Amino acid sequence: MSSKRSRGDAAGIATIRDVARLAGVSIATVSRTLHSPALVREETREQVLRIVAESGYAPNLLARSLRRHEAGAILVMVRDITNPFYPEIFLGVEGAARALGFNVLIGNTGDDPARERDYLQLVHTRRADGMIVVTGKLPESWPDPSRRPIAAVIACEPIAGVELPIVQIDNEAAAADMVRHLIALGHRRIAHITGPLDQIIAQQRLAGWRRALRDAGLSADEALVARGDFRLPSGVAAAKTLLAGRRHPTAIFASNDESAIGAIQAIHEAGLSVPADISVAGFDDILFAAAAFPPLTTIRQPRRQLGEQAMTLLHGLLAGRPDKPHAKPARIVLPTELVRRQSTAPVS
Amino acid sequence: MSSKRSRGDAAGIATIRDVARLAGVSIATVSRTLHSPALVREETREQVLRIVAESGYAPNLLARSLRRHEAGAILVMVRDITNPFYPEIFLGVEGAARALGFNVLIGNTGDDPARERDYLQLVHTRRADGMIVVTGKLPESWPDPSRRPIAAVIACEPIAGVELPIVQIDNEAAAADMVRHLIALGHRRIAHITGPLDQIIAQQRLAGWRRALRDAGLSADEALVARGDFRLPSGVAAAKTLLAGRRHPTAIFASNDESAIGAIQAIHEAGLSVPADISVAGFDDILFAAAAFPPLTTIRQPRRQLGEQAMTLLHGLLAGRPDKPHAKPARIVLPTELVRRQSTAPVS
DNA sequence: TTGTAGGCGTTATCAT
DNA sequence: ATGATAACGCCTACAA
Repeated sequence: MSSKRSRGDAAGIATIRDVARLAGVSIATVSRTLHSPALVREETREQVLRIVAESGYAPNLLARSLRRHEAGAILVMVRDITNPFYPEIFLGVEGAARALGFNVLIGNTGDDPARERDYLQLVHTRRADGMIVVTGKLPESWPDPSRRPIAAVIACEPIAGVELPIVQIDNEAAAADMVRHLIALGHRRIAHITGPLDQIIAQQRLAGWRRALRDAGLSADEALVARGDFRLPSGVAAAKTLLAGRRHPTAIFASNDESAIGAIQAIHEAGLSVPADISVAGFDDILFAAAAFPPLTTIRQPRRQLGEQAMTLLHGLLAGRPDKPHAKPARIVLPTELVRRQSTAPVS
Repeated sequence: MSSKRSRGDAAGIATIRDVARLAGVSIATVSRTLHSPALVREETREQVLRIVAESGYAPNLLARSLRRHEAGAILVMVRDITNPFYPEIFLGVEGAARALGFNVLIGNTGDDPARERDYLQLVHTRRADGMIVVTGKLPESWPDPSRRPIAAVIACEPIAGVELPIVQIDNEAAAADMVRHLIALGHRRIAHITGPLDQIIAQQRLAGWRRALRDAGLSADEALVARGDFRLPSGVAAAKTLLAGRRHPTAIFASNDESAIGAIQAIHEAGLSVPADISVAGFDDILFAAAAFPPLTTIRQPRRQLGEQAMTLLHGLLAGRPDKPHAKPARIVLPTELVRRQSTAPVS
């Protein structure tokens, strides 16, 4: 800021220019040495590399990004990072991103439209090249015809009426699997604790419950459906409601692990035992499903792979022709696995 | 790329230049309208703002950052984002960062030196203005005298011999608190399951255990110390070891919640009951501490605030004189809270 | 094999 | 109140 070019002192060497000067070559040669070493004479190259090493030169990625029209970063937009379901998705995204040369920006929206808008803006302002949407909804201001289209991929939570590349599981099939598992154990009164039914995945899991029951010739008694919101307390409340009925269910299939754990708590509080009196099953296989008491039977989602694949898809979007006209967006469905633990048992 | 200036078609308007042209003013005026509206005549301003709105113009933040010598982003370096302890720290960082105009990059190191180095590099390459280190260690290549110093703040996990601003809790005091709680319940044989003892916080919690026992005139019997690594299985193993001794402890203080939950599992498997036979206490108050069976008595860390304060500190570093000579780095210690739940009870 | 120079989109300085 | 214009640091035709 002060003197024109008295840098190179204690502060270390900053720019490609300094390296060029010290190596006695042009800026272009330094750049080439770094990017296309084959084009540079060996002697020159060594000289440049030596200066680079000695000086600790690090390229300014902002300048590079500006020049190259790519931010080198992507954004993951998520509702609530403290929800134990999401971090492993991040892990997958981050691993793939790293391999592809991208950094990952975290966007925690808390379901707040203002924050969703702001994070979307990161792509418009070129701080991110694209985004992975795990919020199950589109920001209000999108799509915006007055702006260029955004590279985006949906992960885990489909969005109604939106055609974007997506990586997900088959929620309905997995839920039906679980219900079949309970039926196979002899259960006939199988309740379901739903998620928030404005979320598609909650609808799908409920549909899976219905389908499996009907396919088995059982009635999908709506009195056995209790609404929840995927959070633990809602599982407690829902289970209490279900237990209050005259003939309580012999099994409860909760739409995710948190509410299943809540249900278990409520059952314990009612002086009943899991699985002796009531079997309980969850969905997701979050870390603590295995640590619950009793360990929870659940559906394992390949979360890490979901994240990896989402990043891969996004990269494809970014690398491909941006205006590929009407190619149908990719849709990847990853397999789930029913994990049998001690919370489900044959009906007694 | 192709034609010189035929943009402004379907793709929408990209640059401040386009806005200037459409508004019939100079680039400088557009910039002023956006940053110092007071300097612009009202008519002009309105005209410019109208074009901005119509065109959906969004400034290129990469260009801005390049010009302003600031990335507008910070990096949070963490060992393992799937560890339920960390996401809430992110939440705090992210909230504060948002308020301060920064974006948050996530750096999951998995304890891998190569990844630590790469993430550190993000600051050198100007993609991040500074970093918050939650890994409990410095990347190998840091500090590097040949490069300019890095703005960094430590959160939660102190690093031996490193003088950087830090936000943390008093681990030793909190651990001692918990042990005193157990002593007050009448326990005399109180075991401790440690964390990995190369981590300072694990050492401090162990020290707190020792101190509280000695202060109470009890012996800190080293046979009651079982090594763990903060993960659940290590809690299982450690508890098994402790139960194998001739006179098993009446209480186990685990150095974090995960290992405490593991200990509870082991106790259950041994046919004993918590807290009737053995009381168990944890540390951290992660989400599932309350959902454990029985709900876990633990030490609550103000994780979100830890994150917020870390970001605040980092911002201070960034905003302040970069070369402030020997000001002693800030050190913030946040209060903890002992949360009594059902896993601890008076000795029987 | 190497150097020159234009430009990426902004911001900020200096004129006008 | 507004307009030229020079950086910011890098990449890449195009020349030499």
